[in-house]
Amino acid sequence: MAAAQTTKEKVKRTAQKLFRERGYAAVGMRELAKEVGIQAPSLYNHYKSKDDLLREICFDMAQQFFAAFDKALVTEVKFQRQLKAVIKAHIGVIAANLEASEVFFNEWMFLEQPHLGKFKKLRFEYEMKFRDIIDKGIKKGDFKEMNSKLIAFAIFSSLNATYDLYNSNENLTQEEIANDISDLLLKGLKS
Amino acid sequence: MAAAQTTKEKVKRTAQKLFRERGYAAVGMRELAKEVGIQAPSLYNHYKSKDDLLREICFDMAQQFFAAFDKALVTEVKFQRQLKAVIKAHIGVIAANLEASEVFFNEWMFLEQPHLGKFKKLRFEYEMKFRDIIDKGIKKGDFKEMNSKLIAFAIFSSLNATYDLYNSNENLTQEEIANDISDLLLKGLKS
DNA sequence: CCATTACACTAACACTTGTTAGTTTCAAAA
DNA sequence: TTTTGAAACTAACAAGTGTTAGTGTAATGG
Repeated sequence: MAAAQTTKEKVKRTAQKLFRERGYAAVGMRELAKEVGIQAPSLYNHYKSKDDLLREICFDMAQQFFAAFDKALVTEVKFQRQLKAVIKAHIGVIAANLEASEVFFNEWMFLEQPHLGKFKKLRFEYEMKFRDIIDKGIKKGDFKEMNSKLIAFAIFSSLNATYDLYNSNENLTQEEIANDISDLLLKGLKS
Repeated sequence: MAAAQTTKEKVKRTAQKLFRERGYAAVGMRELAKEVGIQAPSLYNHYKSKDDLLREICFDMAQQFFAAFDKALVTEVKFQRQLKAVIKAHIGVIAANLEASEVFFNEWMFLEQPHLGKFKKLRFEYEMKFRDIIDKGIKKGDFKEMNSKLIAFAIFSSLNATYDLYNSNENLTQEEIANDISDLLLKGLKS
C-alpha cells in the first residue's frame, strides 16, 4: 500500500486547489500540469477533458454529502437533534474536503451538459432533505413558524462559510464550528 | 435628461448581468459587446480595460454598502436594534443592486493589483464594522458570549443568500427577508 | 461654417486556450 | 525475451483572448 499518491490523484488534488483559489475558468491546463510536474497533454492520460475533471470533483462531493446526511439522520428522532446531527455531518464533510467542497459550491456552474442538469437536480434534492426536517419540525411545534425556504438558505450559506472560518487565524475545531453554528441557528444570538 | 440609458450604462449593466451568470473569467469582450449591440473594440471608448469595468462595478458597490451602513447606524443605540438596522441596510443595498452585488461578492478575486489589495482592505473594514457591533453587544450583555468572528461570518453568508431568495419562486419582499433573517439570527429557530 | 469631439467601425497582433496526433520510455506479463 | 500497456513526451492546430491602430461619421460648440 503506497503512501505516495498516484499521478491521477495528484492531478485531482492539484486541480481542487487551483480551481478553488483562482476559479475553474481562470485555470489553464498548462498551469495545472506545471503544478503537477508534467506536461499539459499528459493530463489526458488520466482525464479525458477539463470538464471531466471538474465533473469528478463535483459528483464525488455530492455523493459524500448525501452519504453523510443519510448516516446522520437514522440515529435521531427529535427534530432539533436531527437538524443538529445533519449540520454536524455537513460540516464534517466540508472539513474533510476543504478545497473540494469549495469547488463543489462555487464552480459547479462550469459543468457542461448533461452533467450540469444532473448536478442541479442533486443539489435541489439535498436542499429538500434539509427543508424537510425544518418543515416537519415546524409542523410538530419544535420550531417556530417561519419561511422554511429562507431558513434553509440561511443555514446552507452559514455552513458554507466553514471554509473561511478554517482559514482565519482563529483556531476552531470542526466540533466547535458545528456546535456554535447550530446553537446560533437554534437559539439565536440574543441573550 | 434622456430616460434611455447611455451606451456606457448599458455596457455596465450588461457586464453585471453576464459576470454574474457566467463568471468574470468566462465572459469575453466580444460576447459582452454582442449583448450590448456593438463591436468589441467599441467597448474601449467607455472603459479602458476589462479589469477597469470590474473595478468600477466592485468599488461602486463597496461605496454603497459603506454609505448604507453608516446611515443606518446613527439612529440606533441598543445593540440588538443596531444589528437589525445594519442588516436591513445591507439587504437593502443587495435588493437594489441584485446583479452587481453578486459580482461584488463572487468576482472581486479577479481584480488586478493594486485594486485587489485596496478592495480586500475595504471588505475587511466592512466586516469589522459588523463584528464591532457584535463584540460591543456581547460586552454589554445584550448578546450571548460567542465567537464573534464565527457569528459575523454566519451573518454575512446568510445575508448574501438574499440573491438566491429573490430568484426563487417565493415572493418575498426586501422587508420580509430582512425581518426574517434578523429574527432568525437574534432569536433562533427553536420555539 | 469650420473644428472638435464622441463613438462607432474594420483589421490585425501577440498570446493563450483546450485538445489531438504521433512517438518514446519503461516496467510488468506472457 | 518478446509483447503489451500505461504514461510520459514534443509538435501542432484551430479557435478564442484582450487589446491597439487607424478610419469614418455624425452631432456639437465656437
